[in-house]
Amino acid sequence: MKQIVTRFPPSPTGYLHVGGARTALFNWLYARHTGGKFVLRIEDTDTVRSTKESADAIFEALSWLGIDWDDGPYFQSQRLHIYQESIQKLLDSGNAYHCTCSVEQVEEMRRKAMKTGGKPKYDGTCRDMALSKTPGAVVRFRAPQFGATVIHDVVKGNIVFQNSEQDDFIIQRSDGAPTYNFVVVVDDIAMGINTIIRGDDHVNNTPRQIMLYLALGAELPVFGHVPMVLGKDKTRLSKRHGAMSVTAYRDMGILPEAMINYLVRLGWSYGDQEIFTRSELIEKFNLENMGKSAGVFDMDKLLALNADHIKAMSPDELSDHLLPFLKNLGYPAEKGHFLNQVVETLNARAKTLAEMAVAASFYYLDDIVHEPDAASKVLTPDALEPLQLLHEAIAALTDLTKENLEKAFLSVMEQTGLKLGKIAQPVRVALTGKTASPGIFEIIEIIGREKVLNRITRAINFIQSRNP
RNA sequence: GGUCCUAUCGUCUAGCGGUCAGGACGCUGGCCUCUCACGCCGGAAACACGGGUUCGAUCCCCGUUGGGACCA
Repeated sequence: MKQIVTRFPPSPTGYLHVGGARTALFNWLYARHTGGKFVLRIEDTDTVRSTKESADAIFEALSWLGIDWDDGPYFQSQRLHIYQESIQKLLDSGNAYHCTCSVEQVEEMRRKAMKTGGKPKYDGTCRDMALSKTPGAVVRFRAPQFGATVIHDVVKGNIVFQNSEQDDFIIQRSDGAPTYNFVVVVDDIAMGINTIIRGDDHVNNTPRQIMLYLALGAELPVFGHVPMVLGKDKTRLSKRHGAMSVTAYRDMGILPEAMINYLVRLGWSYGDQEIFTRSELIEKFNLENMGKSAGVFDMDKLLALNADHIKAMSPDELSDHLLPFLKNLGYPAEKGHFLNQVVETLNARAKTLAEMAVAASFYYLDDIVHEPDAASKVLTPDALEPLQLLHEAIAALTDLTKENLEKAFLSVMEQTGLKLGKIAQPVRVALTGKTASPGIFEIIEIIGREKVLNRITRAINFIQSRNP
């Protein structure tokens, strides 16, 4: 069996959106799964809309997702001569011809055809006139008029198109620019692409492309049209559906592992399995388990999956991902034992890295702020005695181990007759400023005696100043 | 308008003629508990409709309806 060669051909006219990322992912995974090759091609022939910034943004997004390529990136704008050759080849073989009909004339044909209930298409006026090249002439493909063209689609099955529906489409415009369907085919042939996985919005283009492969004497690739990703309102994903750029998800603290896991599972399944690591995806991905109908992008599920990946990731690796978010908040965080401990107390409590960084505030801020609600509810005169006793107890401990701390709390409970909850909450607010936090013993151990005592003192002073 | 694709809980999906129609997210009841989470146990929630084929259809075929896409 020959090597699988797939490709991803984005247009650099904006950022990489989730739909495109998913397509890239499928092609990449299939290539990796089969030990094949993955080619990146930038379709920048639309010079007015294409920008280098967009191309760079796409590279950036792909690399964040961990999608690498074996060949390319190729830029179509640098390959114009190749398309020229192929057009000449089709002209020479009689598969294409020059056409001098004006846009108005063609419009008129369409109108007429519509009126009589026919299909709006080019009527073939110049088809057999053997016109030579003249300024303003376009080149049309001589499409077969009878029979049918069928796509043997690996995800959708056979799709049949009657050739009578097709007209002699343009392959080169009057300004000399080759058209989309043509360029794609020429490039895919030239690059040896034998497996094309793309969105099913391309299904209707495919019969034309198949005709071109045939006319060019090339072997047909395997086609697989995957269903689209829709927004919550079940329409094609667009700006009004909120964050579409892949990097926007990175910036809100989604792990790349979670992103690819989510994107792949949206339209593909492997029994009941929901969570996949990158290597599991490579190992298990195939075209057989691809769904056939469009799927709705669900942020909640992405978030849940992200939480799962956060929990599953080693503290050390997770801290690499968290660090930029901590820095972004201005905290003096750095890799190491401390950060690993921080991460371990927070990884079961965060859906995103951004959320996690915010939750980590009290580890890095010296002057923690008591949230107003928390303070008025918990930092009351009742809390004075336990806080004072605890301050003494902790100061007296030789080591701040969990066991010692438990004993210290226990003795305060005995002295005051209060339950643990009544004591832990004031301490929690004293140490973190909030009523919700990781376990109190873990926090104390990580923050360290000096800071713990300072914060308890501050809380005591706070209560006293408020209740003179 | 034409062509093409598609249809299982609200959402992502498993199912590949006989299942109490399974899982996940979300929702929800409870347990655990120093708070919040996590975790664990339980619940509500789906085969779009109508015809066939068959002893038997969620599953195969044909329509209808709904959704999506492409072309203008």
